[in-house]
Amino acid sequence: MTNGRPLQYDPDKALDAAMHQFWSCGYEATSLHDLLKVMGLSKSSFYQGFGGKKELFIRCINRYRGNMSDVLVGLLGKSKSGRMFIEKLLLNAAAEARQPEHLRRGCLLMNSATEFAQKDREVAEHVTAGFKGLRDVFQKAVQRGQLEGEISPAQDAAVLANYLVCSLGGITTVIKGGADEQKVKEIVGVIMKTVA
Amino acid sequence: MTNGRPLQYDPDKALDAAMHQFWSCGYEATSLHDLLKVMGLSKSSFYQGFGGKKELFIRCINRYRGNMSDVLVGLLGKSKSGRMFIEKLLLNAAAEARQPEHLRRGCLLMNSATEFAQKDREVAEHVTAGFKGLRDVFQKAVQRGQLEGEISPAQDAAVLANYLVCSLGGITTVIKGGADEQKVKEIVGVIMKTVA
DNA sequence: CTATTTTTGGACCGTTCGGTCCATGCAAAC
DNA sequence: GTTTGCATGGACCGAACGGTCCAAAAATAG
Repeated sequence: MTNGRPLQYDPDKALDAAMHQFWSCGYEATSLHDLLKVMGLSKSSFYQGFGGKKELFIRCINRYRGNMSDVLVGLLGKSKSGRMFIEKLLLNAAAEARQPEHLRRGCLLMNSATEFAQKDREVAEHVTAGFKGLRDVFQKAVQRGQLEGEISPAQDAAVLANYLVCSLGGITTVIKGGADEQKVKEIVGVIMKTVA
Repeated sequence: MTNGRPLQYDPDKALDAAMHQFWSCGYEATSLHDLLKVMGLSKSSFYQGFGGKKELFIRCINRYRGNMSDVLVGLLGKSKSGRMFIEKLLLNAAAEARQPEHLRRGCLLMNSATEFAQKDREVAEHVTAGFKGLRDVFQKAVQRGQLEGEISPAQDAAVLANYLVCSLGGITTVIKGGADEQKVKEIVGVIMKTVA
């Protein structure tokens, strides 16, 4: 039962490589061949280990949102204030405009929402869960900001958190639409005026 | 020179059908077969009349942004005020959350930005032009709002216009991410507070 | 009716798609 | 060293991909 040849690849590395591939190219535009190449395994290992393209994609989404939550919660913990965390996050998203366009891949969650919302309920549900995770982090940050006195307690933290998710999505979209970093920074300035 | 059999289909209708197909399903997920079906023509007529999938897609994008500009400029002209036009537009986008998910197709321009920004410069340029059109309409609306006294003349109209494009993009994204109409309306409320 | 011009359906192209299957390879357990 | 059990490479699958080509049909101009 516990015999047999051990895995010749690192499933975690492979999954990570697949995630980055989907992140860069999207689901439809990523072929099985592309996946095998970046994951470094053969077709049979792929199906044996990951089930199929769509199953893998869902695992990638879940991995992404796990990573994202961890990183953001960690970052929030290390931030001077809730409000500064929010600004840092938005400016960080804005900085992608500086990258050469093939690196402007945005956010896997938002890309997947755009690609899948209409056409696959199962994927959509995992994506929605990711949005919820993002909103929760923002809400924590807002609440902390309110305790710290940098954000008015009159603001509804949940609404403001939703607004920030929306703003973040908008930022990645306008960057893909060709906005340069200066423009995006100005937009962030406008957003941050309402986070007060 | 002017002889020969006339076209058996309406190129305008066909283009329109293709546009809606791309709008609903995206570029990669739309097959040639899908296009032939909705456009109602045979393969040879298709290639004769439209050149190929990508050429057609670019024509669809350009048609979309032409339509969009016309509609928006017309709507702005008929609006009570610049500010009300902006609010109406955002609320109209928000209303898509009410639709069954297969109808939540968002905006062809923003979808295409997400799908193509990293991978095809030619398409990306047409998309960018579409974003510019959207920004121009918003800027006109803001300037009118400033003349009408509903928006502070201290605001930089160009920056605010970019902010509104961003917000619109964010709205379509969070809807695809599963936000219900109530949430989106609250977000619009936050956005409109800064348009003043 | 004829000549001309263009449309049109469908056969055909090679390639790639996602996915299955099996004979072989290989490592651990006894 | 034999047995056990999973990993592995690659052959193979039918279907669909985007695209080309041509013979036949059809509509106009004269």
